[in-house]
Amino acid sequence: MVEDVVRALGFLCLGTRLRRIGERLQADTQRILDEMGVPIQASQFPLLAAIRRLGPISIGELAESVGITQPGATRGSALLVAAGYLKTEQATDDQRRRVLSLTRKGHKLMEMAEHQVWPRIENAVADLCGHLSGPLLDQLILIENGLADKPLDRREGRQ
Amino acid sequence: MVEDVVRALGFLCLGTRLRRIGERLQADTQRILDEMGVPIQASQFPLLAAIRRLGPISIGELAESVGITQPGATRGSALLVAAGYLKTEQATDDQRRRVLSLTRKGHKLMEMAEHQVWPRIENAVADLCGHLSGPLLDQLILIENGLADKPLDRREGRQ
DNA sequence: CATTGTTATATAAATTGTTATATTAAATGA
DNA sequence: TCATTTAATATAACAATTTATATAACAATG
Repeated sequence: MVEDVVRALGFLCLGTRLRRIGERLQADTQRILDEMGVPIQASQFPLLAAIRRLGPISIGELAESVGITQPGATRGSALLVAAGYLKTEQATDDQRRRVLSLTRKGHKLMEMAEHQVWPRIENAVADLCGHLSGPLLDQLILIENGLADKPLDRREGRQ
Repeated sequence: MVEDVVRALGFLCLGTRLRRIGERLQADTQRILDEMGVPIQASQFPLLAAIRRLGPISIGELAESVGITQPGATRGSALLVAAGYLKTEQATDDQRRRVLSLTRKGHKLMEMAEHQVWPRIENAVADLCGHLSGPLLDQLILIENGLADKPLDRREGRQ
């Protein structure tokens, strides 16, 4: 067993470490989605959630609301349009803007997700780190240990 | 200004959010490296740091110590070999293993980094989040706000 | 109203990782 | 000792992002 250098270096590798934990959480979330038969990539859920939450918005606003670049939003939304969850229409007032909105199929998916999938994910994450407090690095150790011990998709929390 | 949906969704988007913050920290760190004339990608620093810390190690051990997959370590170390910071030799006892170690040039870089670059990064990160405690989501808000207010490469901390 | 600059989106290329699989060396066991 | 399994690394294909740049529509100004 080799030392975990990223952990050992503390603040010096905080960026790498946060990314690593985030990727791990997303991978676990993906397994929950797969298991529940949700035909979507975990990385695309924030896009759908943003449009559901904010209503029809442009590519640029979508990028801003989920914190990615505009090309990323263009590509991600194109995939969701191709999959039938989003539709796109030219804005009437400004011919440059393209406005994204949920299709009926997209609405159905989001409604199902909100009732059945999101609570499960939220509970699992809360079970992992909802009770933590104290310095950041200490919490990260507990989160990493917790995930190694029992991944997100095997956590239930209180429903 | 559009709502930050990833932040608003809390635990539900924790994976996405940690990744996003980690990437932001790495990007800021990259600017520090560029500014200080360190000819290295921020993402490759953990590899060099691991070899400096653990001594000559194999590809597989390197992957484990920095938390990436073996193909990722193969690729990353190949780049550092090409850049002249690492060298590789076949293990004498096991012809399958390849052992990585720092070249003289790599040692020099690491020594400079440890004295001049790492303290600056550590201080900047400590300035950003060293004093935080409390629930994770609260700390993340303060970190995001802190970075938006003053990026890592403009933070000095106490030297 | 023609020009110049700005904004919204698209496209291309590069980066950094992943999974799946191939290759070769070592270990094991009848 | 040979056949099989396991281990270490390499390679290929893919995914999700980024930066840089192009294109097209709009806005503003002389």
